[in-house]
Amino acid sequence: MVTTTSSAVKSRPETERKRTEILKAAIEIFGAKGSTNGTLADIAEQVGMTHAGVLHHFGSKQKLLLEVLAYRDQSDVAELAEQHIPNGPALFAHLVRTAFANALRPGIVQVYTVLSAESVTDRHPARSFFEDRYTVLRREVVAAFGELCAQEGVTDTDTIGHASASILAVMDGLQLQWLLDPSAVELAEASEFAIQAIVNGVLRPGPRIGTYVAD
Amino acid sequence: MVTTTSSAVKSRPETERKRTEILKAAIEIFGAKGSTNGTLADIAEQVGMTHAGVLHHFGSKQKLLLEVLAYRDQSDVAELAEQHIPNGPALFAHLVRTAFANALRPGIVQVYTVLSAESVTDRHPARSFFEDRYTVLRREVVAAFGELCAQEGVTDTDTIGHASASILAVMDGLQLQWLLDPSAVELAEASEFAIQAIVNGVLRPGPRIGTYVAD
DNA sequence: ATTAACTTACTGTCGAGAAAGTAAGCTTTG
DNA sequence: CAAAGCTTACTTTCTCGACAGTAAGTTAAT
Repeated sequence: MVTTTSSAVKSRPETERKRTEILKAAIEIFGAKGSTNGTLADIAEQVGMTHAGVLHHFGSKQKLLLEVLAYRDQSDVAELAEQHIPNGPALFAHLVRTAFANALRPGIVQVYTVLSAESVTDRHPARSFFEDRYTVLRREVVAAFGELCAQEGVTDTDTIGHASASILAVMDGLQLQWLLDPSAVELAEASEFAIQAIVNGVLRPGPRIGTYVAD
Repeated sequence: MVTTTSSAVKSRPETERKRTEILKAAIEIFGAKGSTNGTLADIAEQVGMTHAGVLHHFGSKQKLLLEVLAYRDQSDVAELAEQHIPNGPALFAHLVRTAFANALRPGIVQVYTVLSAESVTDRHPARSFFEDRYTVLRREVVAAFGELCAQEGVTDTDTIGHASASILAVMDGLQLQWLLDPSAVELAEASEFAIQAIVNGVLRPGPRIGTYVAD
């Protein structure tokens, strides 16, 4: 019943290589044009075949799209020894490192940004992918905060929830601004600052905003 | 030679009303399907005419799209007395209020989220709209920080830059997560927390992240 | 000789925009 | 004030171009 994500019974190694080549091309095209505007023919052209050839490998555009997303995620943790995002407070450091890595690969950042936003539209094929993704990521950040807060004697589950979502949110939001104008935003440094500020906001809550307003 | 953005020499008041009706329908459709997938026919149907009727009013799909964005922005400050975003530290309070307002209008939030991300793609008609928008908003937030920091005796222009981008970023990022799963994220409360944390991060910088990591 | 990896050729669908027509309203002039 | 002439607000209909997916044939490796 497993839908053979990849590398299952693919006899020819040449085939597997071609598939990855197509996936990489798809990342580029979907990144440049979005999944709606990027066409199978665009992708096919980049790997030197016809759009029917691409369909031969992936069955449909939708299946290709989902494989692209899975591939991207997997390549995200590929360099890590454990093949999985770190647990505990080290996660925050990992997120910062990710931001630094992302500043060097605008292509991948762009697919992700474009597709995640596209996915909120009606019945988008990648919708549940992103829903699940954020659910999982938030849970991991919440867990990291759990450990950290135990160390520091803070227990405000509401705040932890807000902070967890916020950390993922700043990273995404900064990516958008950076893609629009890379010279205006320092993706890595700004992410680092924001993550730090949010973590500190949980551990050592400061004054409310109104405090600073004159009137 | 001026392309009469709106309400210029539009003799008939009925006409102006129909235009706004179309704009509102377009917000709904573009929000639900994105600007690429939402069709003129969809929009036309919602106001009871044909797609050609819509073109009669707006000339092309692209022009309609740009007018939708302008309309949305203008309606954002419509309630404010001065018809402009507040200056100085009051801006932070305004942003929090905006987040609370947004939690009640998912439709508008969705158009904005979908279109802003779509706009980073090649030669998207709304690209410069969003580029300009973020440039302006960042400048306003930087200015607000300027005043605030003068009060509190902080002067780190780099940090201020990062914080300004980050505040806009969290707001956007939280919207995305909230659109994907409204029950998982408290848009308003999380935004308030994050903005607060970032402002405090500028005024009272805390320890770096590494501090908390065990190893 | 069979299967994988394609290609070519075709189908169906859909969407933007142009063209041309129509019905109603305004405006000008005597 | 009324008819001619013009403008606005559409509709119907058509064209043109994309694009996803399918089917059937071709080549080459095992």
